[in-house]
Amino acid sequence: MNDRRKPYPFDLIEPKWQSIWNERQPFHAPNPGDPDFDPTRPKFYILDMYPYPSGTGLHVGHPEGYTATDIVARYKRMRGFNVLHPMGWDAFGLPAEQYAIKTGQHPAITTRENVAKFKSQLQRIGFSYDWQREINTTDPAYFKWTQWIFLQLYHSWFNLETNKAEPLATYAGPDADVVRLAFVAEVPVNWCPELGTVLANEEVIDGKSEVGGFPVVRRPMRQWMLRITAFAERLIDGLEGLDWPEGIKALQRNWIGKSEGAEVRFKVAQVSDLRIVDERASETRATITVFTTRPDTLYGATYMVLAPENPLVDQITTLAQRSAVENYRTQVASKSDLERTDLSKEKSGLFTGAFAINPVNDESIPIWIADYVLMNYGTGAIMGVPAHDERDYEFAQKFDLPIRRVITPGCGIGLQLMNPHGPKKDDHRQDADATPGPFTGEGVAINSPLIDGLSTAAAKEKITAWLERRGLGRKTINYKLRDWLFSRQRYWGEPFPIIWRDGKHEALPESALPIKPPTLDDFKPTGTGEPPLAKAKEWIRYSEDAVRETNTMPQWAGSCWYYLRFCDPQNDERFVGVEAERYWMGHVASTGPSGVSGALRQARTKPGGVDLYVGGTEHAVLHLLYARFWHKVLFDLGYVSKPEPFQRLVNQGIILGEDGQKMSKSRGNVVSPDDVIEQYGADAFRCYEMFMGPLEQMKPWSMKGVEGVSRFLARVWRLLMEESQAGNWVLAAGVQASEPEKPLLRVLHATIKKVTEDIEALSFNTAISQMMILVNALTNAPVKPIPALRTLLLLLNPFAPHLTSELWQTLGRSFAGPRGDIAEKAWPEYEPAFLIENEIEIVLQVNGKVRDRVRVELNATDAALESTALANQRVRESTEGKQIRKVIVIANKLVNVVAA
RNA sequence: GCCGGCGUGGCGGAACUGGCAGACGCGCUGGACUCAAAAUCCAGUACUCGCAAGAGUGUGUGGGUUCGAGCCCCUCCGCCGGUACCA
Repeated sequence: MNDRRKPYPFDLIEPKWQSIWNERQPFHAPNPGDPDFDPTRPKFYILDMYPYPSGTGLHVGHPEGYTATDIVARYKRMRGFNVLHPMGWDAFGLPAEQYAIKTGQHPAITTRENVAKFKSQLQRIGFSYDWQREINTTDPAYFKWTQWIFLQLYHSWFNLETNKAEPLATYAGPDADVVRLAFVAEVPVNWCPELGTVLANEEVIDGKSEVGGFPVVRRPMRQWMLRITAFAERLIDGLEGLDWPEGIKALQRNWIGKSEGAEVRFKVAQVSDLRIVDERASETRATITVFTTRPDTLYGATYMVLAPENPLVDQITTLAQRSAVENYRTQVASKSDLERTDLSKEKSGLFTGAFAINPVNDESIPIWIADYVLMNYGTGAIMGVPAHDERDYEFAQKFDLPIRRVITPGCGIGLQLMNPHGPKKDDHRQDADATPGPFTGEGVAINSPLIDGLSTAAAKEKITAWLERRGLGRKTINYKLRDWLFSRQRYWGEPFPIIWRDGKHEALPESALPIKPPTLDDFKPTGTGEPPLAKAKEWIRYSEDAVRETNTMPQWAGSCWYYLRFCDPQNDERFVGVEAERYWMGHVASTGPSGVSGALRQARTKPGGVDLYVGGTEHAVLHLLYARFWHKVLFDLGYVSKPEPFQRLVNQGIILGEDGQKMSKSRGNVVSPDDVIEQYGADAFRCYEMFMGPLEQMKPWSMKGVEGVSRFLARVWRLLMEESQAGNWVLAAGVQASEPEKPLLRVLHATIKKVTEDIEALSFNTAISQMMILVNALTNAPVKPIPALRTLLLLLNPFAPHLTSELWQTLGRSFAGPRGDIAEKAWPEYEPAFLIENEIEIVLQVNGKVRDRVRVELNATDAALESTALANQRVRESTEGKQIRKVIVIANKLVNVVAA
């Protein structure tokens, strides 16, 4: 038998309890209205980022966050909360489809197999999910509602006046299609030839696809878009009240990329002077609008640049320049995104032959085109201010364009008024005339008649107002955020509930949902940009005169609202029941179970929603931004009760391989949870994942570390159990129904306190350390008092649920006391009185250096402590021949004698 | 470049609110048990000097504030993540 090699019989205990949990469903959370629902308990919604069930199975990174949430879930249940702790599958997406293309196996089959594998792996770890709430995004009963939410977007618009999404019924304009939140647009998109699909901006990294790392090119295509840009401001504002890591908030703010500035209109110089080719242009005097964050530098504009793709280029280019311009535009168009964003490359550009008039001084400045100006930001046109912008400076240097300084570092009048003591020293460190490059900081306007002497802030305001009065410009805000490209040319995704008739799109009625994808044998992308669904000739024919939309939704669609479905997963009347949504996603009850300390109560008064969401950073600008967007739309339309879905977010750190490198197949350093569980058991696996270090930190795996934790659990086992002559595990003789002695009692209650506080703070590694200290103390005690053992088992239960369930049951069979399942017992409370000692050790310092440690009575007076210190032999030696200047006494801590 | 995070023994990491640096675990050393090994238990383990008692040094670098700094402020260096011609 290999039994002897196992430190304790986890291989028998763990399957036993897992099947008990499976049978009795102790972790099922009833909804309001269900017979066994207890409305007196506060709710706690704790969510994991559900996985994409890949063919390779779970790796040790997944269960890190899952274990953390499981500990909190189990702990909260013991504290008397109604805990919603669900799990599901984000199963639409590329890998299953690509596997299908390779093998011919239908993605639905692949998905079913992978889900089964993932589920059994998760169950082997002993997670306390409410499996009755399991969801799968590829299930028609689920994606019916994904499609339904799309219809809500389709039938809504963003009302700028109310700053809200509203049903189209409130829209008074002539053409609803131009305002829908879900709309069709012909735009330059990220086309990935290798994947045969378009991708969202968020899915493109360094010019390559996030999935697979294939090159991505820009290409104009007609696609479904979601108007996320309408929510840009609210998506930024909403971050403020969220308890999220600062880094993730910064990432989202950065991605949305708000910048305040002004649009300025430049007239193109008189056509008659320019011999314009296009007759249409000769009739209208074209204007070019630029966006700038520095309208105060307007006098420094010595040229203008249009993006090569800017349609205005056709109107203004002179005959002489026409072929050269066309040439340049073709050149730029052929470049991949990667080449175009290559920073090290030199600036390129071309003069169009046209001139623009600077509205502040009527100066004629040349209009260029250059690929450093992007069509998809601002207006696709800029004013070139080489004296005060790095890129413009570089461009002007290269093409010998004039550079005019209009800002000087230092304080302007505006600033001086606010700061009567004059400029700070720092403002002088940059001498304007000595600095060779552009000066991009703020300062004082010069050579700018309208604003001379004004500080940057004052100058911006004045010049913008001046432009606005004359209709030459206006204050505006620009965002980097683009509308969300929402269609994909893939098979394995949600079909759109849309048909086309006479070249116009139409929504299908709700009663037609779900729209299931057709059965196909060939899932391959067509390569032309036409979706694979187009191959299903039967399916696409909706009626005599209408065809179905053949694009599918991106993988993010399902995950945009799965946390809502978990609240009410079987509802077939509504995407989530009103009451269920209000309960689980609403306010947290203001009063919780009694006997909770102040810090814990404070945590409970937070606004609600998902109370704790744990997952990786990789979704910072994808899932987490998209889901917030959908949630806000649903909130505006009155379907959900809170404007934000995830109140508190925590990112778990990456687990590295044993070699300190990122885990990867090619490095051969991947650790499989199955192997670890096989060798050490699920409880050891769970505890090790938590003992490695702080949850949010990146940390390397260590099998030796697992062994150490496994030894700890074995010691817990042997506290209660010993091997009989016959080789059976029996209750140990030292286990007795006595009360713990005082020193043990102190450790016990210190442990209750620390473990409780540490779980609340998600500091699981230190909670385990403290339990190790308690176990060491119990091991050294000749008698193991049952009350102390019971408390230990309760504290350890969220971490090692199998082991503690088994030992609890064993104790219950042999001794009087609480019976039944440990998970239903109340979390222990500590007694502050037991923590107090009569005598404590304090430190004696001389000039901040420790010289001795002495035991004194608790709460000894400062005077008593001072005289103790001054009388101390070692303190006297160190102060010999010196004069005592001062004595600092910190009660119950230390005395510091300052001597010189 | 910009934004965010992090630098503590041989290793993973502790240190509440500025008050004993290195908890807990790994590893290592020695011991007990054993014919032997494994397992288990006990003791030691930051560094330098010392037989020892002890002394000195020490939280990436340099400075500052303080009776007292791993923790607060400034400088620099290194690492990780994100982002990048966004006007």
